[in-house]
Formats: sequence, structure tokens, C-alpha cells
Amino acid sequence: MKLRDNHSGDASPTPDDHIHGRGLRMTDQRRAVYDALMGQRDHPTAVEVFMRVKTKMPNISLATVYNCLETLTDCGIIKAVNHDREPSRYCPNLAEHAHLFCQGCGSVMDIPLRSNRRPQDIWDLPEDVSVVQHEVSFRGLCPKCATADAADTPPDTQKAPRTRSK
Amino acid sequence: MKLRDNHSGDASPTPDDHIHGRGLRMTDQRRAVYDALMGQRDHPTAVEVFMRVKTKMPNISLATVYNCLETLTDCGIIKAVNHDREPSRYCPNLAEHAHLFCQGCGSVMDIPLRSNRRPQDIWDLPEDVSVVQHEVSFRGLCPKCATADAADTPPDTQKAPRTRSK
DNA sequence: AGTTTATTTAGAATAATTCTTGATAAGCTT
DNA sequence: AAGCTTATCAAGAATTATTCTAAATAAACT
Repeated sequence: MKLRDNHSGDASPTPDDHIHGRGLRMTDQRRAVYDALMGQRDHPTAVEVFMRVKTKMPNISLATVYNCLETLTDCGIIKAVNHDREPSRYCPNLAEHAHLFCQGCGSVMDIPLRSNRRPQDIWDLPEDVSVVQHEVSFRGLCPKCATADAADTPPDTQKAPRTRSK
Repeated sequence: MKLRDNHSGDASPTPDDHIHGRGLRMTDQRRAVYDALMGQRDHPTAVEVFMRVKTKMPNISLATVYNCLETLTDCGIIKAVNHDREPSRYCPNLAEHAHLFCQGCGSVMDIPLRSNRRPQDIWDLPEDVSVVQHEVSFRGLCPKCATADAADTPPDTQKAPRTRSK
């Protein structure tokens, strides 16, 4: 199933390379967690990852899933995505992007940065600050829910939101 | 101490107006919490607000501070600011702005939106989404810490960070 | 004055995450 | 391959920010 083995020093670094670069190992558990994120790229929470991995690795513990997610995040292989005080979600998309949290269906979608644009194009950052991280989230309705909403769909025919609406 | 009473229907809506518009009351506790935010606009956490208000209102409870912050937020009088999994911070700046979280000194500073710019200038949002909220945070070093860092200040002469650095 | 409704408070409860500890496994070294 | 070191895993306890519950208080309304 491996497409790139990197036995020789070619191509761009794989997740394994990033892990090994820190003196850590790509264990079965870490790979299973990573594969779960790559297989269904819908920004699952730790518990959702746990449930998915558990089907293939029934003895894995939730603590291990948390550990793996933290390790993968620290190694820069995946990103942790936070919005308000909701549980963290995880995302294997390493390109710079924002997230749209749909309050209709609870989905989270990636919003790419327009080409040749940078955050400082719109934000008046003082010249002498140094930025190491940039997180952007939109809350609203995804295309599907926005369209349904505009069509005046009665609310109770919509899919139940995954997040509580107060 | 009140500068605008709005006894007549003049001028822009005050915090009191917003609260009353919801059938709620501007109580002493809510005003004290709001004043604490306006008096020292450094994005305190709920516990920090609690400590500040407690000096003027010794019997107030932490639960009340949480309640007041939630009410003020719901009424659109203040904004809750979240970054990673850190405790929420609160901000009375209602203009659209981002936040810079300094990992050197733990401070949070407002970053204004450049005039005539909009998030969709840089983010490739699908046309048919509807956005109701937009939160942006930068992590890095504030001007002071970035300058100190560039001058190769030994780390232990710097102010201790307010956030744990792992 | 009496009734309704909002608010406050203290403490219990919740939920996501982290920590602790002992067991297991992998990688080196000889 | 045996022994040593270090990384990893798992189960459950602990932590922490926040929310909930229930009773007391206070304000507004009749």
C-alpha cells in the first residue's frame, strides 16, 4: 500500500521521515491514526478517530489516540484545528488554509488561500512582529446548507447539527 | 460616571441598550464585569476578570462572572476570544480584528483589518456559503519580544511567559 | 403588597484532555 | 543472541475550564 518508501534520499519527506527526524518511531498505532485521517478527511475529533481506528485495531486506547495525534501534530504531519471551545479536530492538509464550520450540518471544510495572497494583505500587522502560526475559522453555512436555507427548507427536514445550537 | 444615558432615543446603542433589547437587565455585576474589560483591555480570562472585579465587589462569584461574560457576549457587547485549547479570553473591541498571541510574554494584541479589505480577498470561499463569524489568530512574538529576541537577549532575562511552553 | 421573572450564588457535575504508572516492545551494544 | 536503554502503550486517575442545579435574592410588573 505504500507508494513512497524513501529508502533512498529522494523526493519530499514522508510522515515517517518527519517522525524519524525527531528520534521517534512510526508505530502501528501512529500509522493507523494517520491513515484514519487520510482515509476520511472530514476533520474528526479525537474520539471519532478513536472509533475509526478501533475497528481495525480493537485494543487501542483513547489515551494512545490522543498521544498519537499530539505526536503527529508536533512533528508537523497533521494539524490540530480548534474553533471556539469545541473539541479539537484534526486535519492532514498541510497547505495553508482556513476552515468553515457549518452550523447547519456540523461539517468542517477546508478553505484554500488564494494564490499569491498572504494574511498581511488584509491584516495590519506591525512590521516587527514575528508570526509562527496563523489560524482562521469561519462559522456559517456550507454551500449545501446555505442553498437549502435559501430555498426556505423547514428546519426539521435538515440533518441534525453535530454541534449543539444554544 | 455614565457618559451617555440614552434616556432619549439618540446616538448609537449603549451596552445597556443591547441588554435591554433582550429583555435583560444591566445589573451591578454585569456592569462591573464590563468595566473590568474596558478598564484594562488586555484580553483577560474569566478567572482574571473574576479577580479584578472581586476587588470592587468582594462577594461576586466565579459562576456569576462566567454568566455575565456569556450574557455580554450573547448580547454582542463583548467578544470571546479563543486560541488553541487555552482558556477563553474576553475583549470589548467590537471592530473586526484579529489577535496576536505572543509566546514570549503571553500578551494578546488586537490586529486591525486594513481598510477596504475583506477576508474573502485572500480566502477562496465558495460563492454560496454564508458566513456569520470570522475568527483569526496569529501566534508569534509581539513587537517588544520580537525586538528583544532579535537583539539576542538571553532567554532568562525575559519576562516569564504567561502560557506554558512545552 | 403580591406575583412573576431574572439574577446571583455555592457547590456539584461535566467533558475534553493530560498525567501517572507499570507493562511491553523496539533499537543498540557487545 | 543477551542485556541495556529508551520509546511506546494502556488503563485509569487527575486536572481544568466551564456548565449545570437548586435555592436564595432582587427587580419589575399588576
